[in-house]
Amino acid sequence: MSRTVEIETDSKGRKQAMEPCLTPCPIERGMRILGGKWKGSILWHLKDQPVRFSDLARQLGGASKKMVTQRLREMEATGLVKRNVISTKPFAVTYEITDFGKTALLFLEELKKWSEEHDI
Amino acid sequence: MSRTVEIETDSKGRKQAMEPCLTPCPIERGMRILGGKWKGSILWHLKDQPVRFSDLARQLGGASKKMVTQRLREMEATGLVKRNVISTKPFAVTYEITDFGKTALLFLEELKKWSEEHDI
DNA sequence: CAGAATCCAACCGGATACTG
DNA sequence: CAGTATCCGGTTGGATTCTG
Repeated sequence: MSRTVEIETDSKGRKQAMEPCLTPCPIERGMRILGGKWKGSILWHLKDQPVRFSDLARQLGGASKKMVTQRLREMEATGLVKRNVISTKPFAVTYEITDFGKTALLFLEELKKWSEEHDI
Repeated sequence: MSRTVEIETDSKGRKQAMEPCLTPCPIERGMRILGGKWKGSILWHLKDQPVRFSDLARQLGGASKKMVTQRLREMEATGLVKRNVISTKPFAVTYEITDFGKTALLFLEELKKWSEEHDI
C-alpha cells in the first residue's frame, strides 16, 4: 500500500501542515495521523458508505466547514480517504474511505468501545 | 470507577484546560481524553512501572518539560495517572498509571500495531 | 530534581464574505 | 453545493530564567 506525504507551501510561502512525525514512539506517530480534532470521527462516519461533504459537516456537529475541509485534505494526503466529484448540476462531492483507511477502523472501534464503557 | 474533572481558573482568572467535550460522537470524545500530543505515549511509557518525571521527559524525546508537565496534569485530572512524591533529598516524583488508565491500554496497543504494520 | 513563571512567535480555529 | 479567502482573537508551545 503506498501513500505519499507532500509538504507544501502556500501562496504566501508558509509551510503547510504535517512535517512527518520524528519521535521513535509508534503511539505518537500514529496519533499524528489519526489523532487530533475530528480526524477519527470523520473516518468513522465514512466507514459504511461514501458521504457528501455537507452531510459529513452536519453529522459532526460542531466542526466548521473550514475545519472539515482542512482535515479532509490532510486525510487525502495520507491516503485515508478519497475525494469524488460528481458533475451533476449543482454538483456534488463525496468522500469515501480507502482500503488503507479501513485498516484503522479496528483501532477506532476500540476507542469507541472505551468511550462508551467509561462514560467519556 | 470514579473520576472527577475540574474546570479551574488560574491566578489570573483564565479558564484552565478541558471543557468537557460535547459532541455526540464517542470517537471524538475519547480522542479529547486520550488523543492529542503526547498523552498516548505518556500513558504507554507508564504501562509497566512508575516512572520518574525526568526519565519520562527524556524517553519521550522532543517534548519539553513544560509540555510533559501540562499533559500529566490533565491526565491526573481525568484520573489516568497518579502522582507520587518521594521525599528523599533531592526529592523525586514518579508517575504511575491508575486502574482506569489501564483500561485504555488495549486501545493504545491497537494503535501501536497499526503504526508498525503500516510504517507510520 | 521537578517544576512554576514569564515572554513571545507561531499556529489554530471561528465568523464572515465571496465564487464557479 | 462545496468550497476558498480574509480577518482576527485566542491558544499553543518553545526558550529561558527562577525556586524549594
